[in-house]
Amino acid sequence: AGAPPKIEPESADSIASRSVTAAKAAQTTEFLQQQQQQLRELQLLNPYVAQIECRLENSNLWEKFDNLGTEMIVTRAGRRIFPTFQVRLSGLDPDASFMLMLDFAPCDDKRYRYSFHTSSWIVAGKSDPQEPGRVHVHQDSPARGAHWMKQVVSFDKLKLTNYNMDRNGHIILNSMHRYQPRFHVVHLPDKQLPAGRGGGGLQPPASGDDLNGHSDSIRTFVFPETKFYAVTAYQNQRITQLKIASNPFAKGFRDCDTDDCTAQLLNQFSPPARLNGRGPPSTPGSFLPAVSPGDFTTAAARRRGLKPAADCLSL
Amino acid sequence: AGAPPKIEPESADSIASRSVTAAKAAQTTEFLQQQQQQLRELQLLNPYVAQIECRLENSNLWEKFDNLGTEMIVTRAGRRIFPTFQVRLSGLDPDASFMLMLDFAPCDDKRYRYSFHTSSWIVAGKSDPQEPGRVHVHQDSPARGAHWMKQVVSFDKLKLTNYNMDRNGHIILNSMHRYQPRFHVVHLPDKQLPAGRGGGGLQPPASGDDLNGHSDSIRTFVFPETKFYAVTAYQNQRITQLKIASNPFAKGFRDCDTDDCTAQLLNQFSPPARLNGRGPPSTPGSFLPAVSPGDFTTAAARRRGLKPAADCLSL
DNA sequence: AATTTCACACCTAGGTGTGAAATT
DNA sequence: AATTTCACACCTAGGTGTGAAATT
Repeated sequence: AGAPPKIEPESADSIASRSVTAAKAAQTTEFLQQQQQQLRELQLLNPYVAQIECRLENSNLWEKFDNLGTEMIVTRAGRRIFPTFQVRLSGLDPDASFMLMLDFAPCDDKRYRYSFHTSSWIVAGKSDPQEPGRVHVHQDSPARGAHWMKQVVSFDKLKLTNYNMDRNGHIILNSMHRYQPRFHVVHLPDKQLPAGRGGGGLQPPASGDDLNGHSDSIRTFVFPETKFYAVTAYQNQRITQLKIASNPFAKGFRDCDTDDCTAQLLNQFSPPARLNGRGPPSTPGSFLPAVSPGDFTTAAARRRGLKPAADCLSL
Repeated sequence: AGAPPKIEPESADSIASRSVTAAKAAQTTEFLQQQQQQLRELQLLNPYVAQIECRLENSNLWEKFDNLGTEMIVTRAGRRIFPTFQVRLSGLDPDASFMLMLDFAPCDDKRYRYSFHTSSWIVAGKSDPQEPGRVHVHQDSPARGAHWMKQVVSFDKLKLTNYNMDRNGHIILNSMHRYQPRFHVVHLPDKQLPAGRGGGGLQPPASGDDLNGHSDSIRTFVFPETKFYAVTAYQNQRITQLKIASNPFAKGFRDCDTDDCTAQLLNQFSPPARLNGRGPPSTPGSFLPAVSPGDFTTAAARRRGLKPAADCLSL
């Protein structure tokens, strides 16, 4: 099993800068085209995975972080990621069985450092040697399509570590390197269906086009807004602020403790108006029914009977 | 699916009284005979379940409670049981797949009340109408034998409720009735192996001899020391004391907070000497694989490096 | 000088029995 | 009079960033 192949080595300029409008739009368009191309290819393949649709939950919050350059803490003991990686699936055969996995591909072969002078990440040389990446198998795997579709699938058990000798099955990453989470849906043929956890939570990486010889039954989803820098301590103070404002477990570090104030804090991290805010959205009812846990700007606002449009008022 | 069949309708006298020596011994013998008979029958059946061995974890603590007449709280929202039902399995085919379940059979068709005058449970009439019992499927099901054997299987997600309309999948019991937990191991044939949670956690009761027509692949284990009275509030004050002394979540109600003191408290609930302490048992290896009640006093004594007779020091 | 480690205060999430009040 | 309900204080278990100290 080799290292996960690199994916879309994106020009480094667009990330750290604050005014990302043009680059972001181009990036988004490019991404959509890639997705459609991928879908066309999939039509020729296993129908069990060709029709799968996958939405990133909480993409609102992910984008707030991505605009600043997301950082994730890695510790020796293992640290969860925030926001949590959560997806909503549809188009699975309810009776077929699937494994769901998450792994982390290096975005490039570079090492980074944070320039406090320019408040941005800059290349600091070649990447450290990369071990083959581990894959995190969702704890419900294997399960039927019906199970995966009935509610949001949350990878909240996943932990990152920088400890190369880790024996807890955590994902091992290099600090000061950049990674792209990848979500894999693997269809299991009925005949040789493994009954579950006999092999433990760890699996060989589903890198490339082979998993027990069933290359046609793997579907991979990549959400560019989930890219992040692995760090042992936060570099960008704005990232720290946004983590504190949005992660319930960091509530103790908030300056204000009311929901009101928290929402205001979060609003400060909304993307520029011209990207997402073109006036207030129609009605509260027009929001997606299932509100993601972490996305509590709108949740908090709704609880207090405010219009969701509050998101757009921010700078 | 009918209600679970009654099991060993035991004479009511032996339970609440403090001096249970004779009755207990008879009960134990009878139980062993039943187990051996059951085992003989199983030799003729599916080899996948015939060789399974199952030990009740924490039987030491279960017996302390059983000696007093175990009570379990039922609430509308659902309450965990304590001690937790945990087993250690061996003899499973590592590569075959199994579902593990727990259900609760009424011990009899009686309603009970607690006589504070005599400090014992007494019959208070016929049982209330019993709905067909629900079955709790362990959250890891289905999984391979290797998974189930690699560590203790704990049913700590299971909750009891007295709310007949419960929609949370909790086990519904009648307060002031007595129940016997039953542990089921179901071998799943490879061919029609379901992939997991598509059907949800709830299943029709595995009562009697049918589960999708595979009556020969179910093995049931019953540990008499896990019988209990369902209650909405504890009746026997000694039960309350033992819960507080042994359940970590009730630590706030302990009079003393040192480990030392807690151990002392627990020792007060050890069974009388004449029941278990007849000198040291021959060898640890001489025990039956499926553990019968009464043999863990020695286990506890062994852990502390004492002779089994040491338990006799308590009142 | 940059990066990593670690004990810590402060949270979330949820499992205890309590004892007064409500219900049967 | 017996049984059930419920808000509550007090725990366990574990997820946060902090900031001083250690390491590279």
